[in-house]
Amino acid sequence: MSCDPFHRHDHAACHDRTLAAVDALCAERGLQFTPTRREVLDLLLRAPKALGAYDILAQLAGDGAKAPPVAYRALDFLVSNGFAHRLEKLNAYVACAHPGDAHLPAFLICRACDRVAEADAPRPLNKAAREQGFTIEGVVMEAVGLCPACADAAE
Amino acid sequence: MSCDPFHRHDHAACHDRTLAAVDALCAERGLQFTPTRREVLDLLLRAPKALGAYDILAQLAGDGAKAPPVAYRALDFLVSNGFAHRLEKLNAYVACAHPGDAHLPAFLICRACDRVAEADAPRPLNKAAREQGFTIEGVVMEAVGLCPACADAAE
DNA sequence: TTGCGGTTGATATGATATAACATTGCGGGT
DNA sequence: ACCCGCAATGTTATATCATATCAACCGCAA
Ligand SMILES: [Zn+2]
Ligand SMILES: [Zn+2]
Ligand SMILES: [Zn+2]
Ligand SMILES: [Zn+2]
Repeated sequence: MSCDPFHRHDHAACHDRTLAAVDALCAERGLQFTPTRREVLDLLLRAPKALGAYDILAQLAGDGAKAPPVAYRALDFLVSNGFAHRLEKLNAYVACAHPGDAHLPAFLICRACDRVAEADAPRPLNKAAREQGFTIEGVVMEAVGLCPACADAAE
Repeated sequence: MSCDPFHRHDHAACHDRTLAAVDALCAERGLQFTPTRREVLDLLLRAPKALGAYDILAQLAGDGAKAPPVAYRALDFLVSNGFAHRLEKLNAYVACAHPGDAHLPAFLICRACDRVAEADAPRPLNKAAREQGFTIEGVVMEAVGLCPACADAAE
């Protein structure tokens, strides 16, 4: 069902399904899913790996070169509405695999092929936070390692 | 015992103890704890919050302005030997609270006062990784929120 | 029409990080 | 003493990531 970048699958279906879901969510919520925003999400969905803001900018350049804020603004829209996620470790962005579902995302990042899988994060810091009286508002959880294919290739 | 930045404590003792521990570890392991490296760790230990590379650079400038690689090289030394940690969310660095102990660090970052506490991370993503056949080599785990003092002040 | 809010376009700048190469200082072998 | 190799440092330039600012545009409603 959900997209697993580490294994062969019909990714065109993931692409179409996600874009349709975001279309619907924006309509529901009264958000403007403008052409630029849609194109950026489309690029993220087509890319085999996380894209930096300037990667996106370059690929938008079909329409003539754009300035950095164009990419950052579209990404801000997508991230703040839960349609994409930022990877702090990579300074890069991926499309969300479950837009609309409330979820705390975690990421598995292959250091060899750069593919990224979105996983569901457990709540592991709650205990430490409670002990210190800390109120958690958001969590970054990103694992770096090797995907199955790259681990096989490396052995 | 270990340093808790969210509560008042005799931090000078933390500072001295950590610096001494790192001195000893470097001697044991045949690492060169040079003046620059020591000064950078000292700055990290004294700072109430995580420091960016350029913050450090500026504070080293007592000796005359240095170029960025000076800071980055010292930080690389400290991070790769486990004497400091990099916070991906902040592009900044903190001294390790338990140098020498093997540990998987997690961080609690107060968005109001910018103080950072190091916690012990559980092994969180192992289940998700196993399901996908992913081999984890390193994990970034950083929670953003409010420390007790700032939460009280905000209510 | 006029004003307003949200989006986009464009220029400039700020902040973070690394490449590349020269230089220094120190120990080991000759 | 000399040379060598190696690790650390110094220095310049550049790459990469991100934001401030202001102008222009567009759909909508008072
Ligand atoms: Zn998601
Ligand atoms: Zn891979
Ligand atoms: Zn630590
Ligand atoms: Zn605080």
